[in-house]
Amino acid sequence: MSLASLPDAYRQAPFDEGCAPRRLLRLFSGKWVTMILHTLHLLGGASRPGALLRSIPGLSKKMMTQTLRELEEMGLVAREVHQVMPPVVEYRLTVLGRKIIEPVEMLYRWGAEHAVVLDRVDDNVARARKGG
Amino acid sequence: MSLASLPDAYRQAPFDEGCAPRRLLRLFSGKWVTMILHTLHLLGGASRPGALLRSIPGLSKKMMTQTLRELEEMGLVAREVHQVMPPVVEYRLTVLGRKIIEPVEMLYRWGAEHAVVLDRVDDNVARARKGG
DNA sequence: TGCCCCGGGTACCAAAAGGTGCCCACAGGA
DNA sequence: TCCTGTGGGCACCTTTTGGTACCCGGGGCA
Repeated sequence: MSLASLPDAYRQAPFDEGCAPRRLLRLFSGKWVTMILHTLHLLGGASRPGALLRSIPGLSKKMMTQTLRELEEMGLVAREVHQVMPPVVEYRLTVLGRKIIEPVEMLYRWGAEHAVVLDRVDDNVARARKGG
Repeated sequence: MSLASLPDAYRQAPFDEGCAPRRLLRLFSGKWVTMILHTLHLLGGASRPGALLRSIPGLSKKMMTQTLRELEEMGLVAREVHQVMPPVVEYRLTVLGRKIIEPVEMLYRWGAEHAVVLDRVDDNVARARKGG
């Protein structure tokens, strides 16, 4: 089968750097990006850094802050500082962030529903490394 | 909102390393993994390395081979060597591979349909870096 | 006064990922 | 004979990524 016989959207779409799907993948490639977006979403769209940190085992303070800064720069997350004493900080998904949540949730849902598939993948790797 | 008020699948699902969604994400985190799976799928489920290489601009021979080896180890792709002269090699998606294609296609489709959203993200980043 | 919480920042380091360049054998065409 | 293309391997280097450890100021608490 050649590329020429495929529908238009397929023929052009994923075949250069800078196309939409590859940009989306790059966005999600950070180790904690989707975790944080997803958790923020689960927690109702907003939450305080402390709560976020405790919700994601393995996430370090540094990586959380760093990832949140990047998400802020992309306009996916907004940082609100409530001027009380002591200062309360809250991160919430922006409108754009709530859009990006869609593919994140798709992925998480698929993953949760097809854990068996992933188990099989891991089994294959384990057997390949042992057996040869 | 607290975690306790959420449905079960959500409360436990993505909150530890090794849960299904995070494993799926790790699988997709390689720069060329989804590109190769997707292209293999578009090309009809199988193709020769040369064709694959030419279909994905920016992909180097080394990275292609390396990624294909990993996919083979995971049992997502099968390598067939036709014993003719010169040897013809073909990679095709396995049954497991055709399962994993599902979330890949979801992502690619969403990306293609929501390019505007990704444009906005890039704009935000550009403006953030300029303005300050 | 010491201690822990909060939210955050920074310096430094280790590991992983990715990319380039060069190598192999074999075959066909000029 | 040289150059092309096929399918692949390996050495090396750079960049990116992620993680640890330590720092700040402020407040509550014993």
